This record gives sequence, structure tokens and C-alpha cells, in this order.
Amino acid sequence: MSKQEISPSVIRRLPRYHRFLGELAEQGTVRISSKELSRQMGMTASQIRQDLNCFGGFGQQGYGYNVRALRDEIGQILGISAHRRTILIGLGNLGRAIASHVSFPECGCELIGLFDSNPFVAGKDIEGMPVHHADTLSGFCHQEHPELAILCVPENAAPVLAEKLVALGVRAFWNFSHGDLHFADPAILVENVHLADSLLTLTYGLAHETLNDSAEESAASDISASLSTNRKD
Amino acid sequence: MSKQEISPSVIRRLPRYHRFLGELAEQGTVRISSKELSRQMGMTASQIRQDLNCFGGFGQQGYGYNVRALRDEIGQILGISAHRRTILIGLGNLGRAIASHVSFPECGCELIGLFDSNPFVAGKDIEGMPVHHADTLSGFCHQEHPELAILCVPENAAPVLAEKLVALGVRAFWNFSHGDLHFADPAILVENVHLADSLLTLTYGLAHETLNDSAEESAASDISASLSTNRKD
DNA sequence: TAGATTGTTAATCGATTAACAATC
DNA sequence: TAGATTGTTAATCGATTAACAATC
Repeated sequence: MSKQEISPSVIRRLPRYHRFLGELAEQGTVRISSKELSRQMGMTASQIRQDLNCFGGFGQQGYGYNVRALRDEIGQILGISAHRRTILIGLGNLGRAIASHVSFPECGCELIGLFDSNPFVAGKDIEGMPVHHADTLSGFCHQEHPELAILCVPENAAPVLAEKLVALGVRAFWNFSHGDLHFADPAILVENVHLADSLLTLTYGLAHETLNDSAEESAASDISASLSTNRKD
Repeated sequence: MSKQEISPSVIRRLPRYHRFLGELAEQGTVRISSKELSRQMGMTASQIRQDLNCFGGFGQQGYGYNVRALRDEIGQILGISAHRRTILIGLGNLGRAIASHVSFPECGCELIGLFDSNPFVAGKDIEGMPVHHADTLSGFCHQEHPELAILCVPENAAPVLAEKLVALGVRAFWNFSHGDLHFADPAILVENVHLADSLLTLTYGLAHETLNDSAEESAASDISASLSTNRKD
């Protein structure tokens, strides 16, 4: 695993490579060139080769990349064969959806505990796992040492809770609570997820598309035309 | 509303500005300088001023920005006072969470219909709205003309469904189904959301933090030190 | 060998940061 | 007026794309 700082832009593209290669593998595709992969993913072949070469030469000149091998390499770089001990706090609508919808093993995570402060929720089972009361969190952490916490709690509860968890040894947060989490210590990793922000980009797009319909439309097709022309790789 | 193409990077930052300004307004903060806002948001004052000036001069020299006015301006730019007619298809765990967790009015959207192909789900009420059977989708669209569709359906169902919806007049997709959606027509807006991709960046971070603990730690503090020093604005 | 396609360097492009004159 | 802070231009930095020699 080569060690020169990898840029965040590259890191954020890795899961997508992994996903596409997985689908190709399932379809039985054995080899693929950067050119063909770039076509399918809607990016340039240069970028793919550049990205992959941050980590080493996974391809073979004149041949391309072995789909399965490349996927495994990227999986290893991402760390998906780890078993990061993970807890989820807050089992409202969103928390329950995360617990059931996200495939933790495929993300190198193992969900080892669910917590909620609502006594009507604590005690119940969700996805075959018992929901513990939030009061038992400290004791649990001392015993089980989770390193990743998923926060699906109300905005005002999140910062205090997060500080507490850091003191208990948690090193990474997947934060769905409204409001950004941030730590002075850069060793604490935070991924703030704001679904509304994502939706708002569509709202923006719709608002600014309707404003200058015809102009936009012709401009847009120009862009796509030049895109396909430019990719002379 | 000035018209020179705004870069996606800027657009993606707008919801976050809006969010922070909203919180400041709630706290009763009347004015704020780009310097102070940048400190709170963890970015440079230059970037904030640069971003805002894509849309016009909202500040006042020597004073700063009026929090409430700026928030309203950004809200208007985003189009949050619109009522984009929105449908949601697929009311599994994630679909239900989206329906209940996301504040559609605050995103300029109006949820006008829920659909599911499962006869055990269709007919029920979710968040006080009836879930229609997916078979009734075409009829509904002809009558109600939704322009935005939220897809929480299985991966294999999404592409065909999306094409059908485009034919029925839908112009924007918030896609939660595994697998990316993409249209040849650039006028169709798509926001692909992959929660697992987000989690995987944490998995990556944890894997690569542990590898060179001490080196990382000192490097990291160097970075944060130089960051705070560099902001001589 | 000839053709294909990589790995990698160089060129371009865009986004971020710094600086400062304008001005409230 | 003096101080503060913007709007905006110029400089820097980083990321993407193009090009091509290496090589399978």
C-alpha cells in the first residue's frame, strides 16, 4: 500500500469504481479497458488511469484491467474486509432505515449495538437486534470498544453525545443529525450527511432550468456534444 | 438573478450556507462578517465572498452581511419557495424514512403522491398520505404532473421506471436505488445518492489512519496549524 | 511483429486563496 | 475621519485532461 497522501477527490471516487466493477464482474466481464470503463461511468479514461495509479499499476499494457482483480484491489484499499465495530444511536425513521438498508459487511463494518433514549423504543428488536437504552452506552463502550458511531439523533443532542463517544474511544462518526459535527482533533473522522442538501441541488436545477429554457437546452446539448468529441483517448 | 453559468462546486455549497445562516438567525445574530462566518463554517472568508458574488453583492463594506437578508437571498437562489410537485416511489424502510424525515416544504418541494408495487403496502397510509399502487402511476402523472420523482426502488426496477417517468413529464430524479441513473438528455436532472459510498470514506479513513498512526497524527496537526495561520484575511 | 492499452509526464483548466482598492 | 469589511482582480494551487513512450 503505497504512501503518498491520496487526495479526497480520488478517495471519494473509489467506492464508485468498486460498485461498477462489481456489477461488471457479476455480468461476467473478465477484462475492461480504461476507455470502455470511462464510457460506462461517464468520465475520462485519463482520470481512471490517473486515479488507479495513485495506488499502483493494476493494469496490463495492451490488455486493460482484470475486472475481478481490480475490484478486489480497490476493495482492499477501501478496507471493506475490515470489521469496524459500529454502533447506531437513534432509531427513529431514519435510524431504522439505515440499520436495515445499508449493507454493513460490504462496507467493512459490523453493527454491534443499537441505542435509543426513548423507553418505548429501547427494549424492542430491530433487524433482529435488541435496542439498548442510551443510558447503557458508556458501559457498552467500555466492554465492546466500538470505533465507529452512526448518529441519527436530533441536532441538539449530537454534539454532546459525540464528545462523550470520543472520550469512550470512538474514532469515526457517520452523522445524520441536522447540523455539522466537527472536532478539533483531526484524527477523529466525520462524515456529515445532509440529505436535504442533496435534494436542494435538484431544487436549484429546476429553478434555473425553467428560467431560460431554450438557451439552456441548446447549451446543454452543446456540452454533451463536446464531451463526446473531447474524449479522444 | 444574474446569468453566467454557476459552477457545481458553488451550487453544492449553497445549501450549507443557507443552513448555517438559518441557525445564526435563530440565535438572533443580526450581522456577520465573511471572516466570522468562515471561522464557524471551517472555510476561508475569500471563498465565501467569492461564492456570494457569483449572485450579486449582498454585503456592505465595513459592516458585513445581514444574516436574515443573506439567508433569504440564498433561499431564493436555491428556489426553496417553489412547490415542486414531487412523488416518491418505493416505501420500504428507506422510502418511509425519506417521506417522514425530509422536510419537503423547506426544500421547495411538495410531496403529492406515494407509490409502491407491493399490494401489502399500497392502500396503507404513511405520514398521513395514502400509498397508491404503482399501477396507477401513469394515470396519476397525467392528472397531477409531478416534475420530481424520488426513487427508493430496487436497482433493477429503477432504469425502466425512470424512463417511463420521463415520458410522463418528470424532469428531475432523486435516486436512492443502488446503481446510478443517467440520461442522454442533459435537461433531465439526476441526483444519485449512495449512502454506502459515504460510509466507505470512513472505512477508508480508519484503515489508513491505523497504518501510520504517529506519522498521520503529527502531519494532521501540522495541517490544522497551517490552516489557521494561512487565514490571514 | 503490429495493435492495443497502460503508466506517466506535461499541458490545461478550474477552483481556491491572497491581496487590495473601493466604500460604508 | 479611522476602522472594518466588502467586492474583485491577480496569484496560487490542485485536479483534470491530453499526449506519448513503454510494453504487453
